[in-house]
Amino acid sequence: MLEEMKFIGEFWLLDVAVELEDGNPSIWLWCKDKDGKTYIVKQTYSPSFYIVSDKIRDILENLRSQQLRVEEVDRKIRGRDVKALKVYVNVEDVESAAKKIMKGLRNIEVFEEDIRPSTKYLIENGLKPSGGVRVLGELIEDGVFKIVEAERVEYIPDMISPPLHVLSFDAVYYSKSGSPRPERDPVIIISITTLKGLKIQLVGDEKEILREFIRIIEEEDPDVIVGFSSNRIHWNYLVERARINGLKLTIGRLSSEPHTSIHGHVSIRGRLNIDLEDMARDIPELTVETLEEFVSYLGLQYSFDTVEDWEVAETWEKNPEKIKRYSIQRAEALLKCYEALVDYIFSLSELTGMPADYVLTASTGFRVENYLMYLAVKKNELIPKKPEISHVSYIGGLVKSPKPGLHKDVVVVDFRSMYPSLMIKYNISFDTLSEDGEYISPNNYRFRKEPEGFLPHALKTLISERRRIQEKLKILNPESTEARVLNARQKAVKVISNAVYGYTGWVGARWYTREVAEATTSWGRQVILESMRRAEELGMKVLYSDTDSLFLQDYIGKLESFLKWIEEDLGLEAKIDKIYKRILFTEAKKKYAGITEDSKIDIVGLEAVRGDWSMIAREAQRETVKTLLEKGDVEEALKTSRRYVKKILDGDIELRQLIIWKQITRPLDEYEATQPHIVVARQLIQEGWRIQPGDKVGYIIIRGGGPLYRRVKPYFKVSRDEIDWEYYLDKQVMQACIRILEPLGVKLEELKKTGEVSLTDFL
DNA sequence: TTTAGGCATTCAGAATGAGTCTT
DNA sequence: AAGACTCATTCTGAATGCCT
Repeated sequence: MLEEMKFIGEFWLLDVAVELEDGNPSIWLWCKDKDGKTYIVKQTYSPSFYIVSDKIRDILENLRSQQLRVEEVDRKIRGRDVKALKVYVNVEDVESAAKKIMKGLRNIEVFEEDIRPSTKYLIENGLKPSGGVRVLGELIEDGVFKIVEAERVEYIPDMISPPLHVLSFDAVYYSKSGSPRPERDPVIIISITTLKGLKIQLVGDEKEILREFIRIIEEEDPDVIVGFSSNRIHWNYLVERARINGLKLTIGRLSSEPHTSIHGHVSIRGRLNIDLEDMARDIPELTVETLEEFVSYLGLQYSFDTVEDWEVAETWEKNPEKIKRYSIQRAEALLKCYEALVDYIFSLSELTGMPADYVLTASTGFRVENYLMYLAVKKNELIPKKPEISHVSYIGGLVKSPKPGLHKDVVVVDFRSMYPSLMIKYNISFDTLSEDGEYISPNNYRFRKEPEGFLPHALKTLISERRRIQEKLKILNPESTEARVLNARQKAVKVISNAVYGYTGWVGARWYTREVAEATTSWGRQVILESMRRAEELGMKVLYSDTDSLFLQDYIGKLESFLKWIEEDLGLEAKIDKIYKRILFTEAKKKYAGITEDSKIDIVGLEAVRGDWSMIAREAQRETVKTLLEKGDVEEALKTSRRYVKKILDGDIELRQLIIWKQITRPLDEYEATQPHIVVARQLIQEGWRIQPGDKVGYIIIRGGGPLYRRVKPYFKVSRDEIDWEYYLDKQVMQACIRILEPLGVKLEELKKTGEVSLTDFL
């Protein structure tokens, strides 16, 4: 049998889809060979689900009598052995098929009918998207695409992606006022660039633009299409405009149109549809999540002639060249971002087993879950459904109040991945949780020592994978492609392993187990408390501590034995994270600023790093902190603050510096309290702008009476003479500055003495 | 389609209370 | 003298975005 199978080749798996062929679901694997040739590997596949019951024999007979294909198999539920029936159904919609079959059966539990067939196919066969596959079967067509009827497909680890053809695009729509609406407003520009160097801008007649766009994509036949907001806006928009113009947006392979798959992700057959906005959204450093911000976050050198949404119509009429330039710049920048990120995206995709475009739209919880599902199948664990319970929150990490003031020579000691380590150390897992467990958490949950739990196993696998990568990295030239790829891979591994603890405490998780999360944090609190005690015993001062970090003073000569104690007595790892020459604490937890030995300034938690404060307040605070930490002199810092106070009094500040950005977090009618940014959002919607949860609204406070929300305007509608300078003085700049100076004994009134300062300077 | 809890902060709006005016 | 009203202050909860 084996000998009869023909070896077709080793490929890189781009995407997977279920397609109906003669009414039967069939798996299509879109693959690339090392030269970039595209293969469609087809394999017949019967989706299945499981039934668990006491009366398994009866059910087996019952189902067989209905001509169903059923197997009796050994599986596990939370570590416990069970007999299960695996029922095959030759349809795409397993859930309704299962429901139909289950009708009339009692006392049964059903598993895995809610998992999409394409996902299940990958998991059961251990195949990873963005990973390698070895294909055995028969080549049945050798045209534009090579089509293979596969008999067997196996995973090959560590395959680096072949050269892919990448195309990026940006589209601009014209709307006289408000956000463009597809039923009304036309496409005016589409800019296209490719990694191969193509650079085209389509302008003029809309129908021609769209026709050309479709033609170019068909002709270029890219493997990857990169866009920004393409899932949320562009694809639907372009499909609709094409329809209105009597066209079909056949930009998918084999002339298919894009279609919305689950939850905001748009699928394009045979290609990866990568929307970098999805990625930007889960980078916490980004506040406004624009392409511009993303580019600069990535450290890329690229400048834009930015045209903001609200000024598109006006600019198009007065200076169309500017918009054209901006659009092509965006398309080019997208390619650069893609190049900077592609290794990470593919690593995350391969690790979690989600296709590269899909993994970006998935939240952390689902990424972890997908990873765990692979392990579950390997360990014969049945994959449970989401629990239908409401969440009860539990106690988390311990935070010790800081000692306020300016301190010298402070070392920060961090536990290395504390929660994962504890989960491994105490075998904390949903399948080891047991009344008679040997490991008893400080809050009295018990976990068995043997056998190794599912989650500890997952974590160990991740950690050893990371070690393996890091070992390999050591012998590589850091500039090499392979090193870059491996580095991205180890980052992805770390992200997933750090999220496992949080996953167990998430109600949306299939393996939600509050006890696991709760026990983990309780052991964490015990560890940090013991460490504080130990540090003090050794003669160090604990200035502050948050969850798994300790800020220690008088550490010279004592740190070594402390770290040794952590390793030997606690069985955990800790490392020196930072050494601060000077560090400032306020009364508040989670806020501080320090200067390291190499004179780098860290600002943590303070207004200067918060996106919901005006730039001017943030800058004033940052500069005050900088002066304070660099010079160690309160008077000097005070002077810096006063400079900013004076700037406000003089009105010597750009309007742009006064914008306050706040996120819309839910549909507007769900808000209970009236707030400035909500008022502005409502106003903008009234004027035809599209504002959805996740969007950020920028406003400026203007003069007038009443509550703040009556004194706000969208930032782009404000003129200088209506600004409420007093607000920016009292509530922004002075608040931000006094936060720093107050712990050092400076009073609020002293900030305002800008006039006298120059006088006393003379004396 | 929300990994977790802990925390500071601002603002709106209700509650409170003192003081003053009206009946 | 009791109640109505005003105004300032205090308290509470909603909302956001940070930290580990």
